[in-house]
Amino acid sequence: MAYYRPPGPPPDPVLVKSLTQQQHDMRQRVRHEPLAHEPRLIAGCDSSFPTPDTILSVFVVLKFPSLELVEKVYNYGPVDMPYMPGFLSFREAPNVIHTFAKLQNKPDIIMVDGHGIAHPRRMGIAAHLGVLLDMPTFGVAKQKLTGAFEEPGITRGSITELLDTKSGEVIGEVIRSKDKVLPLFVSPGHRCDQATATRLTLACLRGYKLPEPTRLADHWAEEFKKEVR
DNA sequence: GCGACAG
DNA sequence: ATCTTGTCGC
Repeated sequence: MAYYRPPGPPPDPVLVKSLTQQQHDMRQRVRHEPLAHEPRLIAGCDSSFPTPDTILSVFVVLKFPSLELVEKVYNYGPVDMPYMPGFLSFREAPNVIHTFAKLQNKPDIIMVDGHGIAHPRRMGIAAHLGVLLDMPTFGVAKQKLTGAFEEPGITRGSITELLDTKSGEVIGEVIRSKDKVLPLFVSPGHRCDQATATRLTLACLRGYKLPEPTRLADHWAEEFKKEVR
């Protein structure tokens, strides 16, 4: 009997070591603090893949707290880096940065589809982008990457903490954004704290599992994808 | 050695 | 992420 083996070529240990070092370095630049002022504009960021080697990223900007859509932009290009758990940002961040540059309306904070510091080295894509853009960011993920948590109540608004299994430190919060649907994993990225990330996530809920910034970015990523291929 | 593993 | 049909529950 053959044992189970994950698909795809094995990761290059030399590359993994380099990327890991880069994350440790970037981690030193991450800051957690409350926002200087209440946001007027909040952005949503997400990426999709029209083809296996093409990435298309989207940024939507909404007024806050009305959540009225004021702008949406996208950019796409080739992707070289393969997907590796824990190193997602090296695959997606380059194109996301180019997309951000196209925005006419710069947001006060960015909600990213993915994790903030709820990452093995506290450098999820939200934190990674925050450092590169020097912008307040936080992550809203649909699946856990690392950590342990207690299942939050089944009603909308229930929250529990996501803890690092090793140190016990709080690395995020698990939020039930809608009655009886799988919870979201919210964590601060850069220039943002947990309280702010959680508060804004809840303030952006409109009856769907995903908060508006991320939900709309996801929606437009699908629409733009049709135009491109 | 055995699981877990964002998008 | 992406490929995909029908199906269960509110």
